[in-house]
Amino acid sequence: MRDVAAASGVSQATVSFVLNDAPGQTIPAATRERVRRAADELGYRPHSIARALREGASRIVVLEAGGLPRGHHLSSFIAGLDEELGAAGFGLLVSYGEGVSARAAITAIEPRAVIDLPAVCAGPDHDVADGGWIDGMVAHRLVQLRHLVARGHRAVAVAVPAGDDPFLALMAGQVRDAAEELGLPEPLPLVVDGDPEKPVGALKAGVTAVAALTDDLALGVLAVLADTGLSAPGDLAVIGFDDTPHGALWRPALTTVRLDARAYGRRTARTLLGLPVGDARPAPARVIERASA
Amino acid sequence: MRDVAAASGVSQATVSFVLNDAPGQTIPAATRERVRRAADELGYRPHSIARALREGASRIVVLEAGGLPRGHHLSSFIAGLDEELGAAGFGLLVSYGEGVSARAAITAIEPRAVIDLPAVCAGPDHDVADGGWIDGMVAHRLVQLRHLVARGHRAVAVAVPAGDDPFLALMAGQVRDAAEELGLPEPLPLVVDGDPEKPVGALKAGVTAVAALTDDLALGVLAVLADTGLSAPGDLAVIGFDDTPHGALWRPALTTVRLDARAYGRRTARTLLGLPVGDARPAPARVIERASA
DNA sequence: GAACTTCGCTGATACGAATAAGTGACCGGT
DNA sequence: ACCGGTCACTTATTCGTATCAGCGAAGTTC
Repeated sequence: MRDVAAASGVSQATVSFVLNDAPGQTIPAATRERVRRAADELGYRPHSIARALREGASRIVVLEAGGLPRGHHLSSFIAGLDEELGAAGFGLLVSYGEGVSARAAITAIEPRAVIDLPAVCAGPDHDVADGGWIDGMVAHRLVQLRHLVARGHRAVAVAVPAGDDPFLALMAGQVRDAAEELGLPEPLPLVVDGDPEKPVGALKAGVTAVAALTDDLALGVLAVLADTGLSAPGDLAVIGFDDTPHGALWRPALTTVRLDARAYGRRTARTLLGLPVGDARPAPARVIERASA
Repeated sequence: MRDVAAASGVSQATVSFVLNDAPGQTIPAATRERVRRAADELGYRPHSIARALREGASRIVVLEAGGLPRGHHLSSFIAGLDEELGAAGFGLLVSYGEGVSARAAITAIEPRAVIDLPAVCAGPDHDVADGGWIDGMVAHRLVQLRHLVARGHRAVAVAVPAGDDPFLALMAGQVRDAAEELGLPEPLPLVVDGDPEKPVGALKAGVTAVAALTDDLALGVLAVLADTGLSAPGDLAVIGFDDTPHGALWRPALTTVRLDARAYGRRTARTLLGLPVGDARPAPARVIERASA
């Protein structure tokens, strides 16, 4: 920056004013031009560490995606964040909770903001904070269940994991809400833990279809079905949620729901940056129809 | 740091000397103790941005894992890096090439070092640089092929992807080397692109088993086999490589090879830090025997 | 024409740490 | 008694940027 100042015949302060479009500064177009050109020719890049020291935080936003299911949903949310943050000159770092040193790195970065996605989703204020996430999620679950209803199913189970993850518990609630809205009987939980008796029991209880909280759980159901000589969709229809790449590799290939979380990502980014939310309208979820339901 | 200095009655410089164990400084134990205690009581944490500005680079190492197959291999390599870097006070950031803003973030960090893993693996000097990676990889492929040989197979194909990724090409070469070492005929490539004719053709050519470059490719082979009414291991034995979680969910469950890349990760970290390599001995690869081979 | 404002800048300072250079007190040797 | 050296520190500077306070000249107002 000092070099740029020398090259354009002004002081370092002026260079800073010009390059940052500092408000409250009156600098004639001619000078601006000179400074910009000099910066360009010298290949000046702001030193982000120095800037972070001065500003008290780096221009980096961290997304904590800890134990979240990875699928199209998360990827497109990230893509949306990426888009808006990138445009605003911010960097995005995604942390999958990979160990001590990752944690050390994040504190070392002094990020401008940390988005704790599991907490946002599980917390009480998420729909306020990001403008309708919850309603969106229930709407997505409606798409999932409607596909089963359209095939004539009414006795539906929800595939849930063995543990009690708060995020997945929230998802289960959304499925229940969606079922109620469709006038279906309350869906039974089907715990996916490798035990082949579980789906057999569900069948005996009259269940004809399973909506899984995530694709991986759906694959777990398909696996235990195969272990008992049963198959989807003949014996039990199975629909996943969130289109992970592996769903397409299974046989029968997994029917699933694909979300467009990009708009939510953009919205989150814009709120974070203090910008008006603008036109970020999420595309509706749609069923990726393959073989399993 | 200024507060710590005031609290312990010394100058800021002395505090820095004590807390960093500066060489060439003679500071009596009593003073050191006072300073340490004051730092502790005040909850002093070094400001990593300021430190990075002073030192010219942050204490963060970035691992670029771009298009690498994700599996146990990559995870344990990361775990190894994590262990050593964390112990040395460094942070580790893993980049999966997620977009523009991720790239922006990485340059904004001014990392101490960037490990470009695909380049390291595909480059000519990788075995020198990390102490035997290549030999290790061929040894791992031997484990994979030996499992097939022990089941009576000799006509083996390699499942390869449709594109031409340099990293996967390298892997294919390692399989060939391993086959040669076992005295097997040169393995035919079996391109995995969803076309069911490919495995049928291989069968006609007398192939009885497939060693896949990665688990995902193995799953692709299982999928097209199922599409033609064939199955593993009866019609064609299939073994994967690198134990991705989804392999266990398939039916027949995927037999695969599990690598311990942790030692390589530790080794890489220590070399990077300029430390002696030490005792990082990689555990041998082992076959995770499930149903498909 | 004196006072005041606006324009177009510059100089200095701060952010928090690391470190080179210096400084007074004390000790040992001659 | 004087010199040199070590000990135990302190002072001052540096990293690159943002921003506050100020300053001379020109223009405006009364």
